[in-house]
Amino acid sequence: MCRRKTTKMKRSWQEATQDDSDLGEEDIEDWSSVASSILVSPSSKNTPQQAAFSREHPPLESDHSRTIVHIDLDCFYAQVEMIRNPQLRAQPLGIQQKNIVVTCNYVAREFGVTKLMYIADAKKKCPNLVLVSGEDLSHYRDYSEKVTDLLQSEFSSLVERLGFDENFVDVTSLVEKTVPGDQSLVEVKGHTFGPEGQVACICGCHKRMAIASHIASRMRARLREAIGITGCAGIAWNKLLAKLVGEKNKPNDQTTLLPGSEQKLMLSLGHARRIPGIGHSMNKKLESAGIVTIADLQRASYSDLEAVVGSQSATSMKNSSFGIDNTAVTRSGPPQSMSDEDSFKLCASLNDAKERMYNLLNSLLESCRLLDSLPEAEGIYAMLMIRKRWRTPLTIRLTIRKHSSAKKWLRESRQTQIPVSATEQIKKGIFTVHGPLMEVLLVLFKKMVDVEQSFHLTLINVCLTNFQAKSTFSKSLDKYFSKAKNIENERKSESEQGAADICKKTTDDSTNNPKVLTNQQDSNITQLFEKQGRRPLQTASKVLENKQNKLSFFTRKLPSDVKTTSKSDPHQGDGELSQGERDKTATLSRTRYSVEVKNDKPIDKPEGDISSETGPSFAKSDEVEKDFLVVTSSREQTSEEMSSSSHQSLEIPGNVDVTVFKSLPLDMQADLLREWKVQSTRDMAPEIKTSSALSSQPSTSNRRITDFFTRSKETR
DNA sequence: CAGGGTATGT
DNA sequence: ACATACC
Ligand SMILES: Nc1ccn([C@H]2C[C@H](O)[C@@H](COP(=O)(O)OP(=O)(O)OP(=O)(O)O)O2)c(=O)n1
Ligand SMILES: [Mn+2]
Ligand SMILES: [Mn+2]
Repeated sequence: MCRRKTTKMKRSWQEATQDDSDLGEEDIEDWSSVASSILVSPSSKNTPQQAAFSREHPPLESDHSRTIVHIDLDCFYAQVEMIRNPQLRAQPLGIQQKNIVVTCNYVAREFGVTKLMYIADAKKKCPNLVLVSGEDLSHYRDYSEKVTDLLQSEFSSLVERLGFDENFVDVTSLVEKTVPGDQSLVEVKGHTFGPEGQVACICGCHKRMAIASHIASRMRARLREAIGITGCAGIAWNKLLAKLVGEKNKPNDQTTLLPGSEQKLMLSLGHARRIPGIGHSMNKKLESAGIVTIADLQRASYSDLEAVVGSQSATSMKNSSFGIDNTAVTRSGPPQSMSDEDSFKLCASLNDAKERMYNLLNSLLESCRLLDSLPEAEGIYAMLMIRKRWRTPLTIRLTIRKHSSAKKWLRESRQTQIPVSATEQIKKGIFTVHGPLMEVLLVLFKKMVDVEQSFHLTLINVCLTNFQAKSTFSKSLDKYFSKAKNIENERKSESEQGAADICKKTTDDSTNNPKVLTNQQDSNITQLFEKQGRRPLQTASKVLENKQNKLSFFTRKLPSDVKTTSKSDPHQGDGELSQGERDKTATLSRTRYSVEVKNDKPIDKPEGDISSETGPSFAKSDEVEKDFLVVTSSREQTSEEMSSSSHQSLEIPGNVDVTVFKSLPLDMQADLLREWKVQSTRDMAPEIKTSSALSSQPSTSNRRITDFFTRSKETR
């Protein structure tokens, strides 16, 4: 089995970089003609159609019915650092993680610095390279989510994230709404890939691609003006081609694939390894079958391929090699796990390991990703604190890497349920559960490491996962929400619910739809936040970070409206905004929690399409505000509220902003109060221990906040 | 020399 | 629990 003595982890990205570097151009001309003749010749044994529809009658043409835009941000980590410190823009900048330049700006690339290069090599290439530490990903994560949220709220709800800097956007319906009924030509905006005088495909795809190119242009303009970030777009009729074609013009540019040029695009890549989905392991298998290039893949017989990689992989790879990809853009939804890790030369004592685990755990619990403890998050609105309790992890995993005498750098992991006591605390917004979690981490640790013997660790990772997606709290608010009909549940059913179950699930009953929840109201409300609102807490916390006092949120109808949230208006003003204006635009335009309120007037207002028009939406926001949840909150008092539940009137939990609360409709206030009263009698914890890190060390708690105000930029 | 995340499949 | 994939 181990004919690969290459240890899998870091070896694989080294090889990946090497793979990247030895990309040679194939003898494209030969094969493009061959391939296109194959395409129209269903008799050939190796056509993609045979693979795709296994031996059935293939369609002779590709499926151009969808329209996909792929966005890839420019030198992402470096760009974020340049936004945070514009001085860096003029200098060659590398982002450092330990001994690696993980990415660098385009100034540095002029010097020959590349992604995933060793520091020493990079400094050789560019002695004046400025290095900024990128080991803390918080800022990158924040910007990443801003980008996804903008795309989702202003262009299409169907957005799929890939890593931190890429998004697939299915704009099919947006394009459809835009296609002019007449026969007017639409010029492609930006670059095209493929010859202009292409054979016309009768399905109208060319026009759709052209319209999408204008949408992509608007996307990039909005990203720049609202967030200040640049990136590349690829426009095509599937994800594979959109991603690949976007790389043809970098940075800060866009490329549209013309129908009929997919063969040329695929063959231009050369190595099969360049196809997304063919990683190191698959590539080795292909090589063992003599398949190296994409042309090899195209001409390989399906049965040979299947023998080596199995039928599923064989089919998808065959298809990919011809640029065929039927996979849907699937909404990413909120994260399913969150982890923190650190690597080091040596960790050989239990105390050292304990301390490192504590720090990782502390980061997870305190950092922005569990925004309950974020003072700025409190002001959002009272209902949001319901949402936050809905996402509490039920599982904790510890991963380590041992430096064993053999050259194996393999990771081992153990996971266990989070103690229900801790889960209960977290649900209440109390995150000082370091003690119990440290205990389980220690148990997990000892399952992997014999602490009586000497050991040598080089990495520790702590991961919280298996988020509970159910409310245990929202009963009294149910009536304020109407049913969220028709929100398709795209996520798989939860196989394990964990011990903290309140609602039993009846998964196997009525529906084929893998609903997680049985309680209908819980389900409805959960869906509102889980499926529709993306990371509303993050977003909202930004609003307040930026010292926006007022926070309004819209009500809107749910199902139909959400599908496509933007009008298409190919001509919108461009123009640079200051950073302050950006913040305003970015944050306000994203106040769009898709909540339908039953008992009120705001929903009755003709609301039109909020998300697409930023200007008008401000006006609407203001209109709505006195009718509904608009909050003016003072941002000073906050910091200790979640640890010391004092300071507020006792009926209100410490993590609820009083001002926000008071802005709620009176009946809603009353319901909440009743519910809290019930809760507090039963679970007012005797010790709400104030963690020193939380209350007396503002610098370590909520590092996002402190970073924001005191942008100390230490490169360590 | 040897990041720091995520998601999904087996 | 580990492998493989993506960034
Ligand atoms: N093995 C990897 C690959 C990527 N990244 C991070 C750093 C990058 O900044 C970010 C995005 O990856 P890209 O491959 O898109 O690279 P960049 O965005 O940095 O550069 P480019 O302008 O070429 O897209 O993900 C990482 O940490 N480790
Ligand atoms: Mn990328
Ligand atoms: Mn990128």
